[in-house]
Amino acid sequence: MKGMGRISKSNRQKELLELLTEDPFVTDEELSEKFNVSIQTIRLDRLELGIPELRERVKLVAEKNYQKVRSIIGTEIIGELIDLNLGTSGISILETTEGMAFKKTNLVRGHHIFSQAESLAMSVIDAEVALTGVSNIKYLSPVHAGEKLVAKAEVVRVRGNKHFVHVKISVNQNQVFRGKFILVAIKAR
Amino acid sequence: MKGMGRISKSNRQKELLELLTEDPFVTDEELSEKFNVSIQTIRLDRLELGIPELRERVKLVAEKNYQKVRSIIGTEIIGELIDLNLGTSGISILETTEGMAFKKTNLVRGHHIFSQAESLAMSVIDAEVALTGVSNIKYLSPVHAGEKLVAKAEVVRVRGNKHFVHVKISVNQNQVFRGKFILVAIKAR
DNA sequence: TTATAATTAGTACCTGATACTAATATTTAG
DNA sequence: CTAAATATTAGTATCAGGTACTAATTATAA
Repeated sequence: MKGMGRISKSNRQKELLELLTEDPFVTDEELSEKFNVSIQTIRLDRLELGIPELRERVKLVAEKNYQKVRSIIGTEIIGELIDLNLGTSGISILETTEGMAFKKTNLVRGHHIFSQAESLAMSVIDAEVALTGVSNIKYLSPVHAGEKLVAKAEVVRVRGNKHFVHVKISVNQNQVFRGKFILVAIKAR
Repeated sequence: MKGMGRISKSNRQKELLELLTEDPFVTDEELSEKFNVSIQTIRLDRLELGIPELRERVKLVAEKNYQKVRSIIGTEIIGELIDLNLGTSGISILETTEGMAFKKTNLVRGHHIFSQAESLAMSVIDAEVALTGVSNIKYLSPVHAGEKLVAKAEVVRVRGNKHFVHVKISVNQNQVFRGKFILVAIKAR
């Protein structure tokens, strides 16, 4: 026995999987040092576990999140805008994913629903930039990851630079959210 | 002239920079084909522009977004929890960044503020998973990117599985947000 | 003790590079 | 037009972090 302090193959592979799931940026060499085995062993482990090489892992992380981040904070609207009548109404669709939900219950976290509503409300009003002034919202029933949220917004009143917008979100015709937004236009178009 | 349809060096470099900013996943070889120049020319361009190699670029994207996504949707709380009295009160801090704001006005988008408030509210109540039932919120004044949001939450009433939590967020002692949350505990701890 | 499983060693090869030298085009100035 | 300067290309050696494969060695269990 060359390297001391070894653990069994199965345990090593289990830990390996965990470790790489948590931090995919580790080379085989670093892993071999961590587990006190040769690089070849690590490579056999990866082969058996179907874990791709470092570069592939990094690329996967990059590609996956490249999309995600762009759709969460990069774009100005959350959800896909499928209909828009500026100053009047609009409809957007948001496909919920597991990433938006609590791992334990699979229920979509409220702020994602809120974000869709808020960004749709801002899209429909005819101003370059708006800021949510006041909003009164109600989550009517929980949303499960995977469900498709259909948001409908309607401008109900405009007073000066204040825009009153109602947004209703539903899953299969069942309303899950409603909100009243008062948006203040900062700069008119 | 070997390859036809060339553009000037400066234009090529300008386009190169744009292209790689938009899509960092392009190899030198693909770039050389796109611009109709040799690989060496592309490498000289990157050198002059200080653009790292493909793998480095991919890694940067991966690392940056790894953090970001984890802090936006991966973690259960948005903002840093600095004080917590389970069932009673809590304080969290969120350092706002440019990424959270509208590019044009530098004003932080409402849902980030909401997210901090909501997640803090959920943290303070003594239940494993909670879902926002109803919330009445008010944005009192706009927040600029870079400002530090201090959120204070207080549980004001508990009735069965319903928890009433008030959250106030301020920047330098100036209140910018207040919200009343009614959280419904799904499973008790 | 011997068969079997696990580990290690070693070689050839791959991609997408860096770093460097040298040659060849192309452009510009005089 | 021609020389000097600039831009581009070619080619070589080297690197990291691997794959794919063969063979040998070491542990473990029957």
